[in-house]
Amino acid sequence: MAADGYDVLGPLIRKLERLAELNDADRRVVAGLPFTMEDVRKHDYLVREGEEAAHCAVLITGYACRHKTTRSGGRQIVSFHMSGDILNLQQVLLPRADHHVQATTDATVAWVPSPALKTMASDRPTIGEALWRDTLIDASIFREWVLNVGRRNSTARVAHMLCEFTTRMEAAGLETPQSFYLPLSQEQIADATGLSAVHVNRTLHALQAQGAIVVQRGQVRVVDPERMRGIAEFDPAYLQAAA
Amino acid sequence: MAADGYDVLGPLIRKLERLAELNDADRRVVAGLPFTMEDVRKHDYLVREGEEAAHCAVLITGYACRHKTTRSGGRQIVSFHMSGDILNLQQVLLPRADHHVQATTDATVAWVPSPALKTMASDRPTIGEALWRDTLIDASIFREWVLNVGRRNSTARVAHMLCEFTTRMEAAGLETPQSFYLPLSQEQIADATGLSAVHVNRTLHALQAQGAIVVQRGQVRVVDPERMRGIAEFDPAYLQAAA
DNA sequence: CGCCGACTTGAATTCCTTCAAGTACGGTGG
DNA sequence: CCACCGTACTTGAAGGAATTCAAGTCGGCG
Repeated sequence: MAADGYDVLGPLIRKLERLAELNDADRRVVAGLPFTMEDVRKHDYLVREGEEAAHCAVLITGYACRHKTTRSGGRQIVSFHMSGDILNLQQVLLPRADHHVQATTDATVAWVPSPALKTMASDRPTIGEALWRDTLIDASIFREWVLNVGRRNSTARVAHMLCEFTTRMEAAGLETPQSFYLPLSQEQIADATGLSAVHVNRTLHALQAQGAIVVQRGQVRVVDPERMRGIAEFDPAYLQAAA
Repeated sequence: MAADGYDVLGPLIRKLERLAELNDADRRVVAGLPFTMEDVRKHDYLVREGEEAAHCAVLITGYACRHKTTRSGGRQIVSFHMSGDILNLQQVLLPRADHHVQATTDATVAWVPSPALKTMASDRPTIGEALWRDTLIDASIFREWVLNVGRRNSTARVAHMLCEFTTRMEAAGLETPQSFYLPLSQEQIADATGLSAVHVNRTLHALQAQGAIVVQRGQVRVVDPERMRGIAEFDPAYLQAAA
């Protein structure tokens, strides 16, 4: 609350700018949202399934994921998130969380009261449209994940997931797409692709053998994005250039 | 256009009533939407991937699905739809379809111009909220599908898909949950669960052997919903009681 | 220096796919 | 009314992709 919203909520404002044409008044309203900051550590939970949260978490720095589990202990990551993403936007209108939200790296989060977001969405139609569009793109990404997990073999599946991740990082202005280490462990990749960690390891080495990535000290670096997209059959249209 | 909106768009009105508290004025606006009717046959396409559609399809009778394909020919159904569902709501804000929409039975559809829906959403905040909530529930269902396809074995996976389908039919007021034949072919079940049609056949017979369903003339009938929910680990919370 | 978490590698096993060859049924036309 | 045909379902057998189990290795951190 002490910090200036323009500084701290900058990533959120930039994200909304990619989703709709904000004017100065819109930006002012976003920057004026009430919020409290929290630093979290890698693996910390931000939301737990079944929880009724009165606040939405805006990711400022670091990375996070949403995941669900089966009773038998299977874990499935359903999305990754980065700077500017609202991690539990659905809780503006749906009281109970249907999944967990967890930091995958050390991260900082701005907690915004859900009613403030809801009011903003109806008072400023452009922002409301941006939030609805964000939800629609979210849904589009989930559909692609259903296809990815349901119908692609392990190589294409892992490659596709990595292509999406790098494309979204680029869209969020986080890194140049060339040659950077992904903030993902092999276990996280496994949980996101519905594979076992052991098989992800083998698959990553297969991708390395094809010259698409380099695995070094367990870290993954994409060295030939074009080749990766070929292996993955990756077409970024579903991201709507704004995710 | 000739028909009365209260009659023809009734399923849409009832669906929106489950998503938000409409008043008479809201209902009047929905019933007054411009639309044209179309009868389609089983397997007909309503929207194709990549298309820029200026109209949204509201399903009045029959069933439909949305699906995506890989270049190698794999087909993945990402959702099933029934009376009252808007099949391509995302096209109000996202111009290009990221997937196909196809009738899975003979069906009747009301085509509503997207701008009319968009205007209605901003003019009538309650309706706008209902549509946003519908999108959020849609996304919640997709997340469950990612988990289903990614982490459950064939038996639980098929059972879960059938539980969801029957629960949604019930919510839409289409049938009593007890003992009715599902309007799904084994190939459709396969495409929705990421399995092969052959294995779906075997899985259905396994579910029959456990007394959960009856397969007769290739048609599936759920005879023990409670047992099905147990096998599927089905918890309807993610449907938010309104899908 | 030793421990811990994450990655690596091999071998056996399992679940599901693919291929192939049927069967049953509803619709169509003679 | 019946023969034909196509579609969807059924069943068996062989093969393959990914899992599981088990035993390492590597590097960072206290």
